[in-house]
Amino acid sequence: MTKKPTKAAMSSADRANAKHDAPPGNDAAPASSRAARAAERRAAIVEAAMEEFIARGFAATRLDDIAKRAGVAKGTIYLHFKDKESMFEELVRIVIVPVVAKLNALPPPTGTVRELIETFAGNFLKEVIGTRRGDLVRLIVAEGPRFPSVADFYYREVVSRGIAGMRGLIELGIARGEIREKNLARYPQILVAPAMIAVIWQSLFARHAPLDAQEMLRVHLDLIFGERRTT
Amino acid sequence: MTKKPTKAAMSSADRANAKHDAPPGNDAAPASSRAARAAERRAAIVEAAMEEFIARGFAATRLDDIAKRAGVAKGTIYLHFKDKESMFEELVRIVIVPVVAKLNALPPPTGTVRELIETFAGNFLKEVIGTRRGDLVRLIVAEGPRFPSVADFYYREVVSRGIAGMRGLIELGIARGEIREKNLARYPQILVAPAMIAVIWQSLFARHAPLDAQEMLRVHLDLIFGERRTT
Amino acid sequence: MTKKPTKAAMSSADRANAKHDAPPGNDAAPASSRAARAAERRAAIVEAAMEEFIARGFAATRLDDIAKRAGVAKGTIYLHFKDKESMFEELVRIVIVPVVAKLNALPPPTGTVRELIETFAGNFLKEVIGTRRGDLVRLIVAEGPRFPSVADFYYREVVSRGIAGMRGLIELGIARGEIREKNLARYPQILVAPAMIAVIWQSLFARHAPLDAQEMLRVHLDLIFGERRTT
Amino acid sequence: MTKKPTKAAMSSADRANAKHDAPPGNDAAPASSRAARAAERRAAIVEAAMEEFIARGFAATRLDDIAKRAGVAKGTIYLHFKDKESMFEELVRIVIVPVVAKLNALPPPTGTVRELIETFAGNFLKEVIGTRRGDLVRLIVAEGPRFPSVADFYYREVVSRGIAGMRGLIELGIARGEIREKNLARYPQILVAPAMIAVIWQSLFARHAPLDAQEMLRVHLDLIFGERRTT
DNA sequence: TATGAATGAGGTTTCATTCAT
DNA sequence: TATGAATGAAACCTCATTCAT
Repeated sequence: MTKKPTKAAMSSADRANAKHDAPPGNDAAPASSRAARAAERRAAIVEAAMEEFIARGFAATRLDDIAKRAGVAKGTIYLHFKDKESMFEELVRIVIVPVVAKLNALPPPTGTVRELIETFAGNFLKEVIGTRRGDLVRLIVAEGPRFPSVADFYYREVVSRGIAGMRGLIELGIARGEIREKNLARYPQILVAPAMIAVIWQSLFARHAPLDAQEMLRVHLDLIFGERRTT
Repeated sequence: MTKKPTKAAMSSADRANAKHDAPPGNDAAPASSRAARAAERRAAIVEAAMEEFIARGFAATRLDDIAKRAGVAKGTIYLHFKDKESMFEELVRIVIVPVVAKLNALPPPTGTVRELIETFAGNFLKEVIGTRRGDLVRLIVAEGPRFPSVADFYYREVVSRGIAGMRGLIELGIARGEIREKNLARYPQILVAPAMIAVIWQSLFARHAPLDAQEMLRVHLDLIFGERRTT
Repeated sequence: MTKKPTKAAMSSADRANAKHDAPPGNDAAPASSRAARAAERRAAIVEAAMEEFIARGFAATRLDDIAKRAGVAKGTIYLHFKDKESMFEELVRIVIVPVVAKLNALPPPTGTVRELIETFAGNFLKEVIGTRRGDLVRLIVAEGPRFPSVADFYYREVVSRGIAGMRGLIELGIARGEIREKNLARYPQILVAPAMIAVIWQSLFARHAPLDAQEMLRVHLDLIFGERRTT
Repeated sequence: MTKKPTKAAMSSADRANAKHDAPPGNDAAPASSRAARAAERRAAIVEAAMEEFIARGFAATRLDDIAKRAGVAKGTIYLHFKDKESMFEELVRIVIVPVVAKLNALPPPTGTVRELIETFAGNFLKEVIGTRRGDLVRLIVAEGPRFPSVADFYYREVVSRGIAGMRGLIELGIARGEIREKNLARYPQILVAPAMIAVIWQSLFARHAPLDAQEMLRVHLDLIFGERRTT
């Protein structure tokens, strides 16, 4: 009803240099300690919010629960985020950015394309499928239509890069003769599809029928590269 | 604001017995009109609820909006459904059951396995990808974890049958020499994965990068069956 | 799910003479049958409403439940009563009037005053305490403040008459030397108080500590008339 | 319309620690004012709820009205009580506990039994009959059957103790020769009955026929103890 | 900066009453 | 006359957001 701008929303970056210098007298290192504590709190909120949003979805998540889980008061959340909606949006960014960063820090592309992709799949298996990170993917699928900015961000930062990267690998594989199906480069989604399905399957159907994602991905690669010799 | 019948929503089954007594000439009394109107209303509610749940997800959907869209009063919804939650659960059943029924009315399996699967993919393309039915799939992915009964139902009625059916086709393809990769029968998910990805892609990223699902599926089948001759 | 009329609720008695008479022409006694049916229905509604109002109080009673219990449709209630409120008010009248009528049909006042009062107490014990009629008293105590017309009616028809009657008996007792405490005639409530308490006790505390109302009333009369010889 | 603090409702116990820190001199910060305000609010809610429940009964009372009367927002009620039902149950406890406490702080039993009982009756007259406390008794009679926990509590804390206390006094009276009717000790309800009737009479029939409760109780005691000399 | 009590709009659900059949 | 589907006002309760401390 009353609309008051609430400058509390500043990102931690903003926040960092927003420190006001201490009361006269004794203030040895508390400045950094202050900032550190704030960053910790923010991290706790982000972590807690992730858990809750994943468990319940955006609309059904209560800030009260996030606060409780993060060990802060409800009001504190508003010192870090403008409101629930932008918290969700920032959240996705905050969690995804380091993933993208890691992807960009490519390992030097040595070995065969199959080996490269197998390595990649291995990481994906370990760090995404069946983990909270995987659930985040499902969360984005779930909330994307209501949060275009989230879908935009996710497409721009993750999907389009992932597709481009895969396309590059596929073209390399084709050039080297490892991959026969030339049209695959036009639809790198095909390469990724089983991995995505595995992510979703773990969230929804794991208890009905557990899925050996690793083995499935291997079969999929055999399909693309032809039968392999060893593992 | 009030009254906006929207009888468009009725499933064809509902529709069948919702008709007055068809025989032309005799139309003295609107005999079954009471029951018919009730069925129409119920169908309108189902249709409206589908739209709203798909557009906003379970928690963010307001019964008020469903009622408005269905052209009924809020209270009317409660004549048909116990509460919001069971409305959602029944909804999924109501919409999915006829789909399953249609799948069970198999077309006589003639021709090559590839042809069979292409036909199937064609239907899927036309009737699921990019349609409200596709959005329902996304909705189930989104809400499944919070509605185990929905996930259970969907697994039992759709997923497990779909997987089984695909496995059968794959085995046939292997037996006939159409499919070389024998392990594929262990993971029919691989066969379906690109189709599922297409469904999700249309919901989330169509406006960022339109996807020619038909062509993608064709490439995927080439990968599995080897290069095709004709279309 | 779909609402199945359930007119099954009618008692078999109702049902028996529920026969509708034949096609036009023959209309022997249907007028009376009509009226009879209506009266029966009304009686069923009154009975059902009593039960429900006693069990739940005015506000918490649902017309739906009354209708169900009476074996009529909800709308039918409105053919007999203007609305819930006046139904309640009329109800009290309907149930109480015959009681008053019976009281007015006094048994010829023979014997000692104590015998008269003992007879009266005996009837009260049998017909009020621990019965639905007793619950009605509690209901009036409960709802009286919100239904002045009910309280008025009850005071006028029952309380004031009862008090007057008791006062007459007390004065007779005093005149005959059966009762020593002359001031008792000024407060006949004292004579009735334990009986009323018994009514309330049965409703509220019977399961905590059963009360032998008969014996209590006897002790009370001993107090007023002096020790008795026999029962 | 908004804001009508009504702090009058606090029980004396609440009030005690609702005060700021009394020790004069040190009053720099309104230290406990947070807690104090909370206690005040709670007391206001309790008071308002009492009024409304008494005026309308449980089912017909609107939380909105309680909030308005207490001068708080609707949501505030839920900071103090789980829901309407448990609010009602707690309410009875909150109001009755101090009464019981006061009863337990017995005045030294000096004088004759009749004097003792007259004193007690006098207090009852002043503090219960015709007061809101009396209305509470009627409310319990009204709602008891639907709130077994309330009836239980009331029986345990008030009725059973009251009965036991009265029985003790009666036995004392019999032992001292003040009371002749020995069976009275078996039904102390008889001793209390006119007082209870007075309570109910005031709620329901005061405007039809005012009742001089004091005089009635005196007559009742005369009946039990024999004619008195003085007042 | 951090808190959490307080707010009140808004959501779900109930139910007295109406009215077309 | 009787029905019961439909209505929609109104009740309870939740929870994002604010703000005094």
